[in-house]
Amino acid sequence: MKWQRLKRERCSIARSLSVIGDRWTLLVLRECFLGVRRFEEFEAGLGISRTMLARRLQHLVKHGVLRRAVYSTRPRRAEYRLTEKGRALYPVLLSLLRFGDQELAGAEGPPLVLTHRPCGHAFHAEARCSACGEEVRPHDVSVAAGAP
Amino acid sequence: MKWQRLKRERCSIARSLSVIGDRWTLLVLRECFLGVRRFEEFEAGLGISRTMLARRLQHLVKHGVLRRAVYSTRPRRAEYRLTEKGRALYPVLLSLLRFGDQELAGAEGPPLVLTHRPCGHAFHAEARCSACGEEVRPHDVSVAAGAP
DNA sequence: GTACATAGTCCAAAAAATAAACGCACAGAC
DNA sequence: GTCTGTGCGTTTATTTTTTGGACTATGTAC
Repeated sequence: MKWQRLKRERCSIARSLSVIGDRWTLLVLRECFLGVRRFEEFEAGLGISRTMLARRLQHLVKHGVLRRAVYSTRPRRAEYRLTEKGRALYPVLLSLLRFGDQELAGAEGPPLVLTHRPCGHAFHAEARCSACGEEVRPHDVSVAAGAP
Repeated sequence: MKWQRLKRERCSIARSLSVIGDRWTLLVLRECFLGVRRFEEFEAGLGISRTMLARRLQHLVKHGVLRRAVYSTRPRRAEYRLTEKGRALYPVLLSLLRFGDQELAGAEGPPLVLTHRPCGHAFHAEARCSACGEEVRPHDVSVAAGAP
């Protein structure tokens, strides 16, 4: 299979994975949401090879998830920042975090605690229905074809 | 880097990715949530190599996301079903679907429409705060270390 | 001139993924 | 009993990806 065929598949999950579905990208984005912007910071935080990091960053820029922002012209230096499109991936990261906290954290408990500043409480993310606000479970969902 | 080191990292996102973070697993799980259970069905639906499929299914069983259920002893036949732990990944799939619908669907619009049967409406999944029920955005969240 | 910093690229070697063939256990037809 | 088909994989040789370390480019500090 050619990995690039995912892009052309008529499935939004497959298309999303064509952007963020390799072994490194979601870790790169985790760093982004934690405030990391610079090449060497990513490298140090991830233990990724420089080659792969450069390639992943280029890929994310190409897909509009990050943008390359020059913050110094002499010497020339650039950093990587999330775009709006990139921030739209936040729910993906939150749901992965939740899964890890719930199912994979040992007896020690979750390594990170998130606080929702508007309400002031520690929280986890829940997948809820945009129409009624209830939490969504697999059995409650029916699937139909969309536009032709 | 050894991919297996993710498992031991004290980050729930990294740990989650050690379970579902390769190129194929989330597509395998998409099929699961659409009702697929048998080896040959997965193979046909994904265009994955048999080698990889066998390895992915074993990996998911080992991590308790799927369980191997024998449905015929003579001849010996097995199928793969989601466990509770596996169903806990539903929000991950829903958020990937949402990202694809929102950011990657062309002019044609979303290929699939989900209906939330309890309320009867077409919907998309939103990441909401478990404490107050509001939608969570990156800027509203502060992060602190959890247990030592 | 020497050392250091940031942001990469290049390339040979190691690791992983693939496709196609093979294995095996059984069923049913003949 | 032997032939053919099916479901679920494993083995093997080949192709692709990833890695790690050196190297480039541009500039500052001493």
